[in-house]
Amino acid sequence: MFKIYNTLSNKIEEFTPSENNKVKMYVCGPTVYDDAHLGHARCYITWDTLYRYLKFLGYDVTYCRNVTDVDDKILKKADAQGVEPAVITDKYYKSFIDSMNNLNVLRPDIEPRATKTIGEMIAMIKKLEQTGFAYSVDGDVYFRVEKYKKYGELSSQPIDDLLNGARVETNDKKESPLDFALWKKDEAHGYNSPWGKGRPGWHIECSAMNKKHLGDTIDIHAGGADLAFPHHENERAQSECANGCQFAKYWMHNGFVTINKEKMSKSLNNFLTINDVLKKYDTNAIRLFILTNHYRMPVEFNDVALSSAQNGAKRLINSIAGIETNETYDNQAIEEFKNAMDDDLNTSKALAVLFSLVDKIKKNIDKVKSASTLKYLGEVLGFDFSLSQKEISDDELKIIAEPLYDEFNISKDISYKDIINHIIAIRKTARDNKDWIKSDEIRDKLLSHKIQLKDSKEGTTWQIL
RNA sequence: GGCGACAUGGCCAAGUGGUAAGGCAGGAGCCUGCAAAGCUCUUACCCCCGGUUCGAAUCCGGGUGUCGCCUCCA
Repeated sequence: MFKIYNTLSNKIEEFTPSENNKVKMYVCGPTVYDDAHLGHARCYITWDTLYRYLKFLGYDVTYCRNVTDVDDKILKKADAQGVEPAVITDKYYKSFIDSMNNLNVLRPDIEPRATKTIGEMIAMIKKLEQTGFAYSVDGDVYFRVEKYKKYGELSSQPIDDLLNGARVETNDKKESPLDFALWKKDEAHGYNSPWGKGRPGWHIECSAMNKKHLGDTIDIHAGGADLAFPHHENERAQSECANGCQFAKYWMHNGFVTINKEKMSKSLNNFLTINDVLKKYDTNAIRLFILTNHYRMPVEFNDVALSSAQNGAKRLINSIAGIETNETYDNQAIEEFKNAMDDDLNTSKALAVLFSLVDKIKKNIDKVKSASTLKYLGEVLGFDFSLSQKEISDDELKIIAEPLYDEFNISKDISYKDIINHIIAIRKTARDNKDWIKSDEIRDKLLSHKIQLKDSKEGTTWQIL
């Protein structure tokens, strides 16, 4: 039985979708105004793992992850560069998708954009205004927080404490400092609405995209822990008041990536972009780094942790190299894997199951079956096993081989496909003659070209590092 | 100030009552002309104090420390 931690109840609960076998899940996607960083990687890898696991369990999942392309920061950047907002959002949306692909994160089933959902947002705000949950002032529209009795329930914030702790707002248009904007007046970049030209508030965007693409009630709503308050709290308030029914059954939140024990974020300017990290470590290393920790715990980034994950990932992935996997599985391992994942996505424990399969492969116990199971389960966790046999294309080989002709004084008669084996043969002659100096020199030279030789009784093979 | 989370070996980390998973690093060995790679074996009384219990890392109380949310943020 799949159990997950529900932020709403602060408890681990059995997961039962509201409609049979169907699961509707929504994850708050990125605001596309800058490159995605490691914190985003953690978030989307976590929910990618949930998505993959739900499918593994046999659920018919509809995964919706929005793109926020209406936002103050986008407009600010666009204005600063003197371009249309769409120029900014297109650029960073592409960058985001690129990063996600590089991280082997599956594409959600639906990726709605806020700019394509404006009509639905306006309809929702109108409904809230009609039912007294919202009021308009001078082109702005605000949500009347104190009218929604469940406010604060999701983030465990007693409403009185929120009021007491509320920072003094300079905005005196609002009835209460807790009220938040559904619509903001904006003559310059606004959309037409019953309240004049303006832009939607951030929270209503997600409410409207949820309603449009998944319906009034969804099963899982997930996102970063920083979104619990106020974003998710507000989203819940709007949706439940506008739709008159429960919004999300399960709320899930992932912990942060920290660096020097501080949350990695744009505002602290202490972030590393995903593509920067990928220059040094591969996608599997990042998966392992993220999945070693439970998704609700903080993860401290540093090079020691990443290179440790890189080494572990290498062993995990390479263990199936050269084995012809099939569809036979180790049912006990699958059972253990499920038990781990069923326990609120205990990926750490699930990884232990994968490593025990690695151990079996190394010890030649049910080798093919173990390798097949490892690949099958590893892919549920989003590992990319295609990296196990670093197949290099002819073009890549040509680039690698090109400088070797001069360096080793090889005749151009030897094709670039054969050149490395040709050099190995030269070295073999040297070795047979016990000319270790020449032999080692060849080995070192090749290594400087990232070609690593492996000597064994069967002969010498090579691989690109 | 309010709310919440966490503290396990050199590093990362699982484990919520019955003699402490897993990964990385380190050590020893095998292999090798020597290496590299690979393989085998190998390292813990769980922040402190008190309590409950036959028995606690695990429950309760009190400390100490770290982090997050309360403002845009994955």
